[in-house]
Amino acid sequence: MERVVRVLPDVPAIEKTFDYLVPDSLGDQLRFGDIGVGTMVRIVLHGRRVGGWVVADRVEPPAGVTLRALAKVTGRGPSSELIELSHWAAWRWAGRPAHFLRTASPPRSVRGLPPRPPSPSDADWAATGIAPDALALEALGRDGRARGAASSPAVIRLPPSEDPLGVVAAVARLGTTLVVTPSHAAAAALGRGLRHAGIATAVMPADWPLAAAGARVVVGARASVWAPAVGLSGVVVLDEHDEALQEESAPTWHAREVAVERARRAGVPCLLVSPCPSLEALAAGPMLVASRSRERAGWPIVDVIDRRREEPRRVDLYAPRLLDLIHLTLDREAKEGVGRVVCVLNRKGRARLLACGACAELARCTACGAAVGAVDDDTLTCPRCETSRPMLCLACGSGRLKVLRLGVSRARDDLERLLGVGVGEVTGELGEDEPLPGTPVLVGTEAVLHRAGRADLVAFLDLDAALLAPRYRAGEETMALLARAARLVDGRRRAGRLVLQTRVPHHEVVQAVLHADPSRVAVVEGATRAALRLPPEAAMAELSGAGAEAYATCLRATSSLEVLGPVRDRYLVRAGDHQALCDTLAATPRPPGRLRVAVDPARL
DNA sequence: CGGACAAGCTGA
DNA sequence: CAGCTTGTCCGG
Repeated sequence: MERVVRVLPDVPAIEKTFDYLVPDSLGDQLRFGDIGVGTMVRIVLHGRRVGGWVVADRVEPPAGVTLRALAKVTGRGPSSELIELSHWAAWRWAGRPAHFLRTASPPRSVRGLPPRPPSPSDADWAATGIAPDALALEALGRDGRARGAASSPAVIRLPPSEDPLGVVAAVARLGTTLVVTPSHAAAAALGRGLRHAGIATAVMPADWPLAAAGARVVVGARASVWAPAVGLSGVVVLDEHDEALQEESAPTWHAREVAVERARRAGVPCLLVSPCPSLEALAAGPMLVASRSRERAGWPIVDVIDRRREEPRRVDLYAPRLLDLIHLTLDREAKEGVGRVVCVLNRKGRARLLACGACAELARCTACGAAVGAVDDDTLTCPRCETSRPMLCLACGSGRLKVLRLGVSRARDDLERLLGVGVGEVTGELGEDEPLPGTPVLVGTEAVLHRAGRADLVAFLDLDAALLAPRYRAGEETMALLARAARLVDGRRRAGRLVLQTRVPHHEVVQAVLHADPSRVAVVEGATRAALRLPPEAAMAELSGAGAEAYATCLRATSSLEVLGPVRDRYLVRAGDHQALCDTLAATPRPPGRLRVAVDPARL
């Protein structure tokens, strides 16, 4: 009886599996004993050589088909648990299993594994000097199970300036731990810390073989939630609120949700850690919070500059009190030798909104009608369609345009003039490997919060642009931004400051940061979402692309789901929960033509 | 996905 | 009716 394996091709559009013979000889490639569920192979399908994953071993092929032999055995791939998880994720985000299996596969073919590293003993843990975090220990309970319902995650609200190493250590003492962070940089930093302490740590994706061999901790960015883990005994998601944990292109999967499901299937605890837990996390499991004093210590001193009294039409971005605070900080820096001031303004270019000085007409794009901005002193460019034109008023021809809302470049020029010290500009256009300006003061878009390692003062010049952005998650997104800034200034101990210039000083996000109490955002946001039936109160999907109309029509005709739209050629599908939403999406055949289905769209 | 093949359209 | 386009099906 010849051995037959079932293979899922690595072709996004094919969900079907095909059976292949394991040939008598594959040269000096993997031994036959190494072939099994998860092995990556190459197959000839319809005359084409494509990759694939063995999804079942020693199968009975259907009668009446002539089998071909495997063309090649490539190496190790995702385990059977991850193959099953990929099917769940395909259902959950209306995608294909092959998409997730690619993410779960090693970046290069893996023929052999390094030796399994030894497990750390109690003495080894003592020698690391890492104190396991008390909140995490409480969440894990005495038996190492997450608190609350056996299969639900625990949420840990960890103040922004605190190192998550203690939380990771608390879980990793119990066994193999998978840690997911929003960025590679955060994962690399954590990996360094653990390795320095002598804990065998695989930093993904490069250390895929080490993770497969049995590293004690496997850490990486979002994709590492699909990493191999031998004898998994706990999963930790750090900064679970961070939107970088969600894939932007369809399928729009979220590492937090995959982590929760992976832990549930494995029957192991899952900790969702964040200074400002998302409503999704709060809905998923019980939350543990630090003492009031510990949480207050972890957030910086906050100065709220109420700009309501000032002339609303003033273009001036810098309140006198902000300039005073910057001067104070720079003076202290001069004494202590180190330090930095960071100003955040989420508008690129010189000016993002201009009006004619003669007739007051707003400067808009000739092609799409959007408000156009100034990149330099004589060109207007549309941020939506990138059409450019000279800086002239379309209504009266005047060349005298005045700035209603200025951007980072002008903000930098102005601040340098006002302070009389060097001010550098940092936007997303500054390359990853380009150095930061060496000036004591930086002005930048949100990118400056990612790039500046630390600061003594972070000022949000126009917090209202973020707070009042027309997006349903604007409040949570702004809270996340402030938590990031809080990390830069490193809590109350170093007397770091956060300065918020706003015309809505009583906004729950401002109050939450001011009082180091993120619950204030969750309470208000939760009520709003419930009232408007927005996630996590409901499960939603966004349909776009040429096939969206046909698909929406079909959903309206054949399902009981609520289908809203179209608004700008996009439809929204809403259901009471993901079970109903995803079951219906899976059961509804897709029309021909391009169709993007974004389950849990990040922005509405 | 991409090749195979069938059904439909056009021009002589 | 050849020659081409467009659409649907299927792969082991």
